[in-house]
Amino acid sequence: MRRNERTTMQLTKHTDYGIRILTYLALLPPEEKASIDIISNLYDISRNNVNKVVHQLGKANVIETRRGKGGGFFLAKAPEQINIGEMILLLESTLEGIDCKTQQCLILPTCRFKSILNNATQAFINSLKQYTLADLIEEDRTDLISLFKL
Amino acid sequence: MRRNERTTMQLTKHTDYGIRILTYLALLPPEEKASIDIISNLYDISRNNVNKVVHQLGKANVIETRRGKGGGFFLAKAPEQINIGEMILLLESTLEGIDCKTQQCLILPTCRFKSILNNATQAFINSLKQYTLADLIEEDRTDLISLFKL
DNA sequence: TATAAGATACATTTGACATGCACCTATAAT
DNA sequence: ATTATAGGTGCATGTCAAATGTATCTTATA
Repeated sequence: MRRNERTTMQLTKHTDYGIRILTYLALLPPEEKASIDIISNLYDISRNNVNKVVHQLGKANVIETRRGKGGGFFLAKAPEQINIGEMILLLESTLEGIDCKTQQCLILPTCRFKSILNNATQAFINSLKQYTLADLIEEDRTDLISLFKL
Repeated sequence: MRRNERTTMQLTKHTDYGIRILTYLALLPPEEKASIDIISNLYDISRNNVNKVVHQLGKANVIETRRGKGGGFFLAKAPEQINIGEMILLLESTLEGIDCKTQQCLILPTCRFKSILNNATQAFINSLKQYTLADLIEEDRTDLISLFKL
């Protein structure tokens, strides 16, 4: 087991997993379904973590999930309709660059840093909003299909 | 003692402290010096944490530090010359939005997400680079001076 | 030479994220 | 109907970088 090197200003693994799962689903042949176990093995992510992501994407209607035997899940819309910036907003629990509430700060009433930071975060999101899931797969379609053994 | 609510995609407290310390120094009358103890009390930050930030800013020649009795520190250049984006780059240990090395990822060779994310991080930094330390203080100069009891 | 200020080193605590484990519920195939 | 299989749900535990604590060293000046 490798070390966990999570740091601040980094997306959570949950978000990372989400993008990877969507990438797989974007290449899945039409009418086919993926399952939590398949993806868990494919990417070597614990079943539980895949479960959480799939559940969240399902509730947000990004994917369609089916319970029971023969069930599974698949994209609920075309890759071109799935925006990366919006997926990050969905999957990431917080994008607030600084927490001014927990420990009260002396200069809070006159602080301009917070708004400057919010501008920067918005620029971050706007940059991601330029891309859709289709952009993640279009150039290496065949390579990816082969990696996924599809 | 309050809870620590650090999350991902959030600047470290170290960086937060750095910006706050610079804000104070920007309002300090010319020829005067600040000390670690004064700032530690003012913002209610442990002496050790202030120490770390001051040391780092000193090594980077953003502030000038003086040891010994009657010592202290002060800005090494005008607030207009101190860029916020550069300070974030200096203080924040990493701005890498995702770690693709620790746990090797199946689709790494053909992954476009990393570069899309790097673009977004660059947009974040570019946004911050529009501002200098002077922008943080200019509008509320008198209020801040009064809060700092200068 | 005593005092005050930053520099340096290392130990300990904390808490969000990450992961593990068990069981529940729904659905299709038999 | 029954069984197998798929996702849904809840809670317990582990992990590790950040945050904080404690102590001592070094430098400079009054």
